Amino acid sequence: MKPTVHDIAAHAGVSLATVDRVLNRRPGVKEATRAKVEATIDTLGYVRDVAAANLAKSRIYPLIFILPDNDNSFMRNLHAEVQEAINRSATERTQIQIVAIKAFDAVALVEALDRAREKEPAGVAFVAIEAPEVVAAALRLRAAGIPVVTLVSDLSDARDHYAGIDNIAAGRTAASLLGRFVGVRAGPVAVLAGSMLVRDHKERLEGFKQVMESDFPHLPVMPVLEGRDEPDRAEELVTAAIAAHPYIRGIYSAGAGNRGLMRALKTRTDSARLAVIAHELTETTRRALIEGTIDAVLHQDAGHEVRSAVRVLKAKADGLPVIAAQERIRLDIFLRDNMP
Amino acid sequence: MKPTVHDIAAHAGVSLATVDRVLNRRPGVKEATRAKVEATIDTLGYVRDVAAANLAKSRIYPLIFILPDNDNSFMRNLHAEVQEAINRSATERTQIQIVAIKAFDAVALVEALDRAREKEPAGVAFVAIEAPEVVAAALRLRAAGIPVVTLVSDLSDARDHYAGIDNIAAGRTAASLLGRFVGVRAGPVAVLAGSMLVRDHKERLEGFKQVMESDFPHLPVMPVLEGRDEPDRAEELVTAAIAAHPYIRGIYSAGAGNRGLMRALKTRTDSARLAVIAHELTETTRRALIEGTIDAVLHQDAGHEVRSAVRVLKAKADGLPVIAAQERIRLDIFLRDNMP
DNA sequence: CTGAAAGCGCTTACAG
DNA sequence: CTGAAAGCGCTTACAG
Repeated sequence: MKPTVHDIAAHAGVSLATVDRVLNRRPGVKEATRAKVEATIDTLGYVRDVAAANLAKSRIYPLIFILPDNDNSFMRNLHAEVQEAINRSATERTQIQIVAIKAFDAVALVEALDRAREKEPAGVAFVAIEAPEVVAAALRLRAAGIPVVTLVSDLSDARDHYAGIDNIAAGRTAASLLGRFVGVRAGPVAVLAGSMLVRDHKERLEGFKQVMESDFPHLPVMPVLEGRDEPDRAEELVTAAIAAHPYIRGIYSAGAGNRGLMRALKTRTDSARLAVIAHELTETTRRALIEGTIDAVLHQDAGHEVRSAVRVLKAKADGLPVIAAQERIRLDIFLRDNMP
Repeated sequence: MKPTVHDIAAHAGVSLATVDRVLNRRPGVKEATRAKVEATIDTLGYVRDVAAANLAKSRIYPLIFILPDNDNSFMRNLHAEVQEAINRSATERTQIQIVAIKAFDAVALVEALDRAREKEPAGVAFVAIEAPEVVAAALRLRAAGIPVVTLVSDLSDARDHYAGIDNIAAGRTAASLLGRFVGVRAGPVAVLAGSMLVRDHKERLEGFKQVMESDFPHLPVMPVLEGRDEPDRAEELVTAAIAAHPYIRGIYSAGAGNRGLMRALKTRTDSARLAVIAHELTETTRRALIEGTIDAVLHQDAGHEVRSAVRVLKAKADGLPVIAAQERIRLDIFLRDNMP
């Protein structure tokens, strides 16, 4: 039989309350007593029943998710997935609040992080912007003992965990696929991103350039087009780029706003095959994959990211370890053939 | 506040025991009482606290995993992942037994399934072999009220859930990548599989042929080489195939035994680039990806599959619904650039 | 510094 | 057919 707190108490000759104090490293236990109880825990091979503990604590986890109000499919989907998590609140003992803020706005993000801290939640998850003041705000949260998880886009060393993909690898993968799909013909390659202020896009570009330069020197990478993840702006930029460079061989869309990219591609008069790699499987990219306008889509599962963020925040709030393998967010590669 | 059984009891004017009977559809409740309680449940919006219920039941889930004793990295890893699940038994309230049987042996599998049934576990997971007698044995389990999950390789309509990838999509994906990587040069393509007795390999081949025939007619698919997932046999078969077809353009390794494939490729004297797609990221395929011998690896995460199987079996045993999106096992595509 | 008792939300014999 | 009471493995005031 699995030993319980009762067994520990009996064997160590103490009360349940004392066992509990030792188990939870609470103060007010004589060192000798603590040692005795810990020895018993070891010899009996006791493992705490977390479910029972939570029940006794009537523990609920108030969590705050700070999300940009970006109007693109990926962000809308991310909101929807957090909403799904809210629907599971009852069974997961969470109480999740969504705070929507202006996209790519570090000031708004800092303000939201500070407001969140005042509410003393069990944890905060947010889509990071790479800026010193954001790092500082995240550190203030952690200093207040509130676990912090970055979602989708990371922030170096200022968080407990990052729930998102490896974006350098994503960029490298995009380059490998694009280079191979183009083949031997030479010509420039365009890159469309949202903003260089967010780390995910910056890292994708970095990885992409690494591989293009080393493996496909006949396909020079043009200066990045910053579309702010807005379809209209993306359309303009890509249309102009295509007009200026008739021998363009491929496009890597590292951000969102692919509806605009699709419209721009339709204006192309050159019949030569253009290799296109984009991010995030949405209605737009799915259709483009089927039609053959896009060759491959790199994707991250927002549902996984949100569920992982919730699990990690709860675990961190309880001071429990995280199963790294289970929380790793994979880079999905979708071709026409393996779409879910 | 979330309503509890106490609230239901009070509002409906019955005892806790009666509420529990209604909640768990146990017999021995007057119809009128049942209706009254159910109405209260609805109006209060009660949701059962599964953790508390399990605690009260002291519920543990005895599960049986039947795995082939195949000596290849993938199967060894699968065993290891089940072992990991066993290590988590205490916290997950499971009690998992591994039954190892001879690979590709339907008789041994049927026997193991029947033995498992006699032990009356809360659920059974197994790597299926496509054969009528296996279907019958699986149905006997289900008839005995024991939930059945197929793992890695499926069995049509004879199980409650399949924890594995979509293998037709895997084959199609392999073809799309292979075809594009080869480019315009014509020549035959070889396929190495384990056995056509298991559905996963059969479906991969099916998907592969579909796309090769429709999209890459200049790359005819040679008759499948059945290596039984044994490295030595795979080496022989591939070496012979390469010798017989000097203009071979690509190889799709749909099964295991890639160590043998690697050895065979080393014997090739022709310097022309050969496109190779294999399955499962192991030490062998990882090294080959880095060296450039293999171009892409299609992969399934055995850890995910095992965790999913455990979750699903527990849920089914409790008559609970399964979150489909969470249990979907994705087809991972690894290039040199995005290996974990 | 330590312990006895009640309680978290459910289920389970047992009695009627 | 129905209910009162004890218990699952923990935690939490409260008292000493």
